[in-house]
Parts: sequence; structure tokens; C-alpha cells
Amino acid sequence: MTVASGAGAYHDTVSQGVEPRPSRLSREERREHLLDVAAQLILDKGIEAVTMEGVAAAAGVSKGLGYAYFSNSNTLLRALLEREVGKLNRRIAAAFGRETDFEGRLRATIHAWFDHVAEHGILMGRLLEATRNDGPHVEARNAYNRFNEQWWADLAERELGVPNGRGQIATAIILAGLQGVVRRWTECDDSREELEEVFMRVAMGGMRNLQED
Amino acid sequence: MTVASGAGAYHDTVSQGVEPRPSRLSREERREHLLDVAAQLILDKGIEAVTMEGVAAAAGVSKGLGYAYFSNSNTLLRALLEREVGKLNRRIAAAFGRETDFEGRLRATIHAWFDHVAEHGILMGRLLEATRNDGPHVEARNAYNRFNEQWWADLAERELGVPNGRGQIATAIILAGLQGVVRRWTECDDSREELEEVFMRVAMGGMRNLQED
Amino acid sequence: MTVASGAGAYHDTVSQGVEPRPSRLSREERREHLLDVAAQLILDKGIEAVTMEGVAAAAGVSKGLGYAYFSNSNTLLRALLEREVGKLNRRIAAAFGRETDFEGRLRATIHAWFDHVAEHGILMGRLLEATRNDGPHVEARNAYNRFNEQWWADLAERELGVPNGRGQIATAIILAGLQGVVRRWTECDDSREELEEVFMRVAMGGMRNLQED
Amino acid sequence: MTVASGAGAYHDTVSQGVEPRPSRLSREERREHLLDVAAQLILDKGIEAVTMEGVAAAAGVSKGLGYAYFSNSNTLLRALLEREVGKLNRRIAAAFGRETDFEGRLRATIHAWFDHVAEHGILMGRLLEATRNDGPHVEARNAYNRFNEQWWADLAERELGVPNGRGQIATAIILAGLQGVVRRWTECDDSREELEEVFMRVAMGGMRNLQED
DNA sequence: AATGAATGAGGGTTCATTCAT
DNA sequence: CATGAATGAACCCTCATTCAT
Repeated sequence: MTVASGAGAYHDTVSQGVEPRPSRLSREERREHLLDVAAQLILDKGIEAVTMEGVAAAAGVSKGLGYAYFSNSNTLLRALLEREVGKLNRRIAAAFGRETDFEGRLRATIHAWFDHVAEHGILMGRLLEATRNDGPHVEARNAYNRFNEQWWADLAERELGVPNGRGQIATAIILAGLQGVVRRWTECDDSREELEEVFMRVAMGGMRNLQED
Repeated sequence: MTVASGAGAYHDTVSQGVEPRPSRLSREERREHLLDVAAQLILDKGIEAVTMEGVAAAAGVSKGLGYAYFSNSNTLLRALLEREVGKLNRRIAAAFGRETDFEGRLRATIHAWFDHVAEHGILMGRLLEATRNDGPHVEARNAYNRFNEQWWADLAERELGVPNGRGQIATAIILAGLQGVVRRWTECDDSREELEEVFMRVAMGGMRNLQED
Repeated sequence: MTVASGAGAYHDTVSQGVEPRPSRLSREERREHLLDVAAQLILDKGIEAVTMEGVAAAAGVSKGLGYAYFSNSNTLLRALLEREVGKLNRRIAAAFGRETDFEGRLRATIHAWFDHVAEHGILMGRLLEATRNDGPHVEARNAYNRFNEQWWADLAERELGVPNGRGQIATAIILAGLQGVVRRWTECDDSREELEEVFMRVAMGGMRNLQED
Repeated sequence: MTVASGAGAYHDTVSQGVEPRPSRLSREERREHLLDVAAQLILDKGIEAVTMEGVAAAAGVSKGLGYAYFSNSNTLLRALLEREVGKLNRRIAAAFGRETDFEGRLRATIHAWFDHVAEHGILMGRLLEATRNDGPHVEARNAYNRFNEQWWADLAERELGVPNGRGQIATAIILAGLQGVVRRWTECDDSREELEEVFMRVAMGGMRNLQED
């Protein structure tokens, strides 16, 4: 289990790595700083702890300051999610570019995804779960999903002959299945290799079983 | 990245179907009534709307009454989850009993599950997502998952020759994949038949691809 | 230290000795029962736990029943105090009757008082402290005090030649001093004998020092 | 049985002297203001009236403000107790320093104490009674008592030859006796001079009667 | 004599948010 | 750019108390 603890610890101090930096930062630096603090807060005390007040306190800045950067905590959370998704995408794109066939690309993607989860899984998980009734947040997530579904469905159509509509649905299922992997990873003691292998097989087996008869 | 329909506002109209019933119910009736109201609240405004105060208001009873039945809103939610899971299980068990082989049983289960989702899907989805950092709730959810994983893995081992460990992981993935189905169902206009068919194929294809070489 | 613990224990069950007796008691029996339960509640969880609701629950009777006996929790507490003070007075009167001179009577009184405190000290202490802004309760307490002050002052005047006004004040001081004894008894490990001896000496020395010059 | 003036309603008129000061005080000023308001509340309606809500209302500030200064009403009360004890101690220390023998020091202390009680007696009385089952508050009170007991016992040992253990107990008794004085003061019409004189005599007579035989 | 469902007031607590400085 | 005092809404929770049965 590489996916660090963090869950329910009620430390009053902000964990290592994100020291409160007070006084005079450039706009961009301050923004990044606040996002860092929020991320750490999520790991330390869960997503509920991300309040404008809590972030300000953990960042060692005044209560009002946050509002100069984010209009409320949902906006902040959305910004953080975007930042994290961006990182993941860049990582996947890089891994992806080196492959050519469907299975290779899937494997590369999965591998990159596992790498990312190993490092930032809990953060991403909490960020994505966030039921937070926040229209834009949900919207962004859905757009991201739709993009993925389209993209993989096209690929599966070209390479495996899977009808596009079915490919989209299957992608939706398989992507959602990643949550199951995270659960096994964090709660049972399955090895990363085993999880990766099973996931690959389920995904490939599932996709192939959709090929035009 | 998929994960869950989210939260949004699919029925943002105010509660229809569960009118406040006033005055003097028996203990059991009131309890059921409060659960009904909470369920409707989840559908109308999302799980965050389930506060003791909010439920009481929607139920048309006094602020304090809820506490005579549930010690706090997490307990209430847990009770609701148990009630819904119970319904689903009974439905699945009934459908299931009429089949004998793996594929038949899976299909019957999926079908029963779709029936349930057609009626209570959004509710279940939100109930199962529930970030709500509530130990017991999470525990109940995990126990439910573990039970399922074990159960299907045993079946797959017996009938398809899938190694038990892998069967569990695959089940975790496939069950989590159901969230993807819910998402497509509620957000895109895929037909139920299509979704059911694709899900069956992905699940069967995925499982078969784990058979001992 | 004989003065039993009890203080801060949050037992959900009512401690030994006062079992919930349900169903059909005569009016007097029920009343006594409720007082017993309240007393036990004070010992178990402190005086704050004496609410009409709490007493009813601990007594295993319905919420409304208490109101048939006491109009509110202050009345109940007052009734309990009266019962306890009555016990103490009877005990003191008995011991007292066997003595004739001031010192002997004081010693007998103190001794009886210590006996009572050894058995019911915590209960009495909490009952008397009870700041509970309850006019009648305070009134009763004050009347009791005034009676004592008058009584001992008369005795001291007759036997020791202490001016009556000063005797009253001194009695007030010495009686209040008993609280100090209770504190030492419950918190330090002074022996009862030592406490009794010191108290006697302070009281006698104090009184004698008021004799007409 | 004596113990404490009780609770009653000596000044049941609404707050005079501590008008709500509105808007924008410095942190320290506001803190003092809230303590002042709480003190007045105790005098007006008894210690039970000190709720976060009640103080805020009486102070003319919003409900939430108090929490920026005290985490709950017990903390507030503790802060108030500390402030008052501090005042008393400074006053006693000053008076005390000018004397050299036991009786002189006792008399100076008593006199300073009476001065303080004349101004803040009811407040102190209620603060020290405080049933409020609050660990820290009780702890502070006990620490204060223990310190006094030790201190006077040492003095009595040095100057009067009273065995230390007995001196402590006697101090506990005599200090508790002060409550009796407060009662007589507030409820009967004894003059301050008379009370002071009697208290001195009881204390000195009591202490001397403990001298090694 | 007793039950127990229901109310409503009152107090506790947290935060998003504003605004004067 | 930054502070931090102050507000007010929304929840949480406990009880005294009433009342139909």
C-alpha cells in the first residue's frame, strides 16, 4: 500500500511540506500557496476541512485574503481539481505518445494512472468524490468524462471494431471501475502489480467482447 | 475519473410525492415517514440537504422530533442506506434464485439491479457516494462491497475457473463500473437495453479474460 | 476516604440499588422511587443530570409521569433535599440528646454530621451547592441556616457567655466551614479522625475567643 | 449546611453600568468588555445566565462573536474567575506586605478581603460556588485553595507552632467559613465591622487552639 | 395511574462573507 | 495586497412541557 494514510488525523499543525508563508507574495505565488494548503488540508483532515476560514488559518494568512483569489470554497476546490487533473493528463499524454496499438496505449495509460494514484490518489479520490453540490464542479467533471468516453470509443472503433456508442458506454464503465481499484488498493492489501494486471484484463476482455459479431 | 453522477440538480422542484403527514403516527410509521422524506430530500437537493433540521421541516414536524428516532443525520442516512440495500438485495435474491449458471445469474442480477436503479438509482448512487465522513456509514458500505466481492469471486471460481483473488478485484472493478452506468443513464440518452447489454458484455468479457491460462 | 466516587461517570445504566420499577405503584411508593432515582442520578452523573426526562428514563417510567408528582425538576430537587436534611436532623437530634454541655453537644453533632457525610456526603454536597436559581430552594436553605445560627447562638450564650449576635455570625462561619472539611475529605487524604478533631478545635477555639471580655 | 448565598435575585433589574458598547473594539478591549458583561450578568441573574448566547445579547454583539474570544461559556467563566482572583490577590499582597506577625497579617488579609467582597463579593461567591461541572474551572479553584492552605499553614507553623497538617485543614475550614460571612453580609444586616471582628476572632481562636500541646 | 408522540424554546457552534482600516 | 473584527444564517442538540390515548 503506497497510498499514504492521512485519513482521519486531527493534527492541529499543518503537515510537513506546506509551511504557512505569510507576507507579500505575488498574486500567482499566493494562489498556488493556497491551493497547496488546501490539498494538504484534504489529506490531513478530509475535504470537509476545506473552508475559506480553515484554508486561511492553515496558510497563516488572514481570513479575508482568500476571497481575493477564490470567490468561495467550491471555486477553490474546482481550481485544485483542475490543477490535479492537468498533472494527470500531462503524465498520461506523455506515456501515451510512446505507444501505437490499443492495448499498448491502454496499458500505458493505466500505468501512468497508477503512478499518479500512488502519489496523489487520496487527494484525487477525495476531490472527485466531493459531492459538493456545485454545478460548475460537476459540469467540469462530466465534460472530462465525456471527452474521455469519446476519445477511447473512437480508438476502440478504429482498432478493435467496437461500435462507437457501445465503446462510450464501456469506457464509462471501465473508468468508473477505477474507483473500485482505488478501494481495493487502499483497503485490502492487493499489490499494485496484481491490480494493474486484473484491470488491464477486465478492460481488454470487456472491450473485445463488444466487437461487431 | 468518472465516478458518480455527482450531485447536480436533476429534480430541483420541491418534494412531490412525500407530502408532510401531520400529527400522531405510530413509532414505526413516523420512522418510515422520516426516511421517506429524507430520500425525497436527497433526490430534490442532494445528500447535503439531509440535516436533522431540514428533514424535520420537510416532514412538517417539529425540530426536535427527529432526535427521538435517529441520534443524528448520519445515523438517519445509515438507516436509509440499510433500508435501500435491503430492498435491492431482496429483489436480487428473488431474481437470482431462478437461475443456475454464471451468465444467467449475472444477467438476472444485472436485470434486477437495473430494475432497482430505474426506480431508486439516483438515491442509491448518492447514498453510496456519501463523502460524509461517517465511520459506520463507510463501514456498512465497505462490508457490503466486501461481501459482494467474495460472493461473486466464489461463483466465478467455481463456474469459470477464475482465481479467487482476481475474481474479487474484478468484482470490485465491475461493481464500481455500475456508477458509470448510472451516469450514462442519467446524463446521456442511452437506452436501458443498450446499457444492460453492454454492461453484461463488459462484465462477462472481463471475467472470462481472467480464466487460468 | 469513605466518600465514594461517583463524580464523573457516564454510565448509561442506573447504578446498583435503584432498579427501575415499572407499573402500578401507590402514589407514595412512586414518589419515593422517583426521589431514589434522582439521588442515584446525582451520584452517578452530577446534579445537572436531574432533568424530568432523565429521572423518568432512569426510573424506567414514561416521560409524562414525573409531572404527576413534581411540577418541575427544581421541585423534585427540593423534595429530595428536604428528605435528606430530615434524615440528618434526626440523626443529629438523636446523638445530641445524649449530651449536656456545649462541647459534648458540639462533639456529638459533629460526629453525627461526619457519619452522615460519610454515607451521603456527596449527595448532600451537590444538593446544597445547587446554585439552581430556584427561589424556594434557596429560601428553604436559608431558613435552615437561620434556624441553626439562632439555635447554636442561644446555646453558646447560655453556656459560654458568647453575645448572641456574635454567636450567630460565628455559627454561620463554622457551618460554612464544613464545606472546607468536605473538600479536604474528598480531595486530600486526611483521615476522618484528624478532620473531626481539627474541626472541633477550630469551632471551640473560635467560639471561646468570642466570650465577653 | 450553610454554604453560599445561593443564587436568588438580589438585583433582578436589568444590567446597569455595563451598557452595550457597539462596533469595532480592539481584541483586548472586546475581551474585557465581554468579561464585564458576564460579570454583570452573574450579578443580575445568577451564574446560569452566563451562556455564550446570553453574554452576546447583553453585550449587544452578534451570537458568534463570543467564540472568537472564548471557546465556550466555561472557558469564559474561568477567564473571569482568573481576572477576579488576580485582583483580589494583588490587593491582599499589597496589604499583606505592610505587616509582620501572624495576627497582623491575618487582620490585613481579612481587611483586604472584606474590601474586595464589599465591591465584588457576590460575584466572587457565585464564581467560586459554580457547580458547573467543568474540570478546569474546578481545578483552578482547587489549586487556589491548595495554595492558600499551604501558605497559611506554613505561616501558622512558623509563628504559632501549629502542626502543618492541622494548619492546612484549619485554613480550609476558615476559608470556607468566608462563605458564611458573605451570607450574613448579604442577607442579614450585620455590619462589616462586626463581621470582620468576629471572623478575626474565630480564625485566631481556632488556629491557636491547634497549637502543639 | 400511566404512556409516549409531539412541540417549541433556548442554548451551542461553525462558517461564509463583509468591511473598516 | 492584507488584516482581522464583526455579522448572520444554518445546523446541532436537549429538555420542559403538553396532550391524546
